[in-house]
Amino acid sequence: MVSNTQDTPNPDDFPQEINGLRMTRQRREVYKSLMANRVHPTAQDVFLEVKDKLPQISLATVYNCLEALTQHGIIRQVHFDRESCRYCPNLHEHGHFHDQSTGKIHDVTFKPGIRLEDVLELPPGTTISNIELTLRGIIANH
Amino acid sequence: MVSNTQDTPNPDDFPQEINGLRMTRQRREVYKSLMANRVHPTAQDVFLEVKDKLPQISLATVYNCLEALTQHGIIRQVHFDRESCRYCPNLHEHGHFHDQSTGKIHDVTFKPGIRLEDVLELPPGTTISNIELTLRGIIANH
DNA sequence: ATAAAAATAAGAATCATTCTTGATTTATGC
DNA sequence: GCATAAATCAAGAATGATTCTTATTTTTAT
Repeated sequence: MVSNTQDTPNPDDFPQEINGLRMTRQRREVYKSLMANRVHPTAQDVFLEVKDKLPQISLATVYNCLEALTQHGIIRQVHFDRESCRYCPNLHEHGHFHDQSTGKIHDVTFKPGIRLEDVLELPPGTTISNIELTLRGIIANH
Repeated sequence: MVSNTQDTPNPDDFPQEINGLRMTRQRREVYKSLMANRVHPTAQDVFLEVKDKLPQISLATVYNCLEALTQHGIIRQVHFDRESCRYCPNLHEHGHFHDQSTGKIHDVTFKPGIRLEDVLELPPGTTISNIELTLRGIIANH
């Protein structure tokens, strides 16, 4: 019998497993929080969000979940200077624009047909496994 | 009389001031260290280097110097995940490739005529003040 | 030369993250 | 279905880069 053996229901029919990673209650809530509010939260932000659903969860567990999700290619880490890591469930190739006047972070995509590898002078034999593009600045009159 | 009022000589006729920032002994040695070995060092690395010249310098002072140099646009900070900040005296628009097999960091330039702003979909009214582009991967047979 | 401002040294404090340990939960072999 | 092994989790301690604080020294301006 294939059933949800965990002691909280799974009303959304969330997958039991993604990319080979078992979706425990904690991982599921962490991932759902990221998917629901796409605000590039920190681990601390996620912790506070998820506590509503799982009041006993610990910050270390949130870190573990985020690490597991990242390792399995389900989410990505984003870094802004030396601030806390932020997390992003958008797996398309994109960069992040940090609006310094609002503090908000916006996904930035490439123009159609552009791949970052095509516009860079890379040494021969280079294999890129990860790209991180971070912009900082302001957006006038919004 | 315009003289070097500091108590160590300045054999290289290093400027007394760059971009409005007074070049004290400490700042001068920190900057010279960055210029001499372009290895994108951490503050700790710089500290160890500069100690040969100024044995009494403190790590906090190295941080202060790096911060002052960065604020005055003389060097740039580079971030790799959540590792220690690294520092780069190359002010041209470029990215950084982190070779995961050697640990080395290489500057990566854009192909001629390419400006990053031109290949991105940016919201109207955007003013970019800072760009950080980090690649990770490996370089075959070197 | 003197007073005010800037920079420095030393070490304490901070804060995000990781690690450790023991307890729970889940999966697997019988 | 039950026992055991494996995986996951909670809690808090430990780590490590960076920042802050304070007193001292150096530099600049008067």
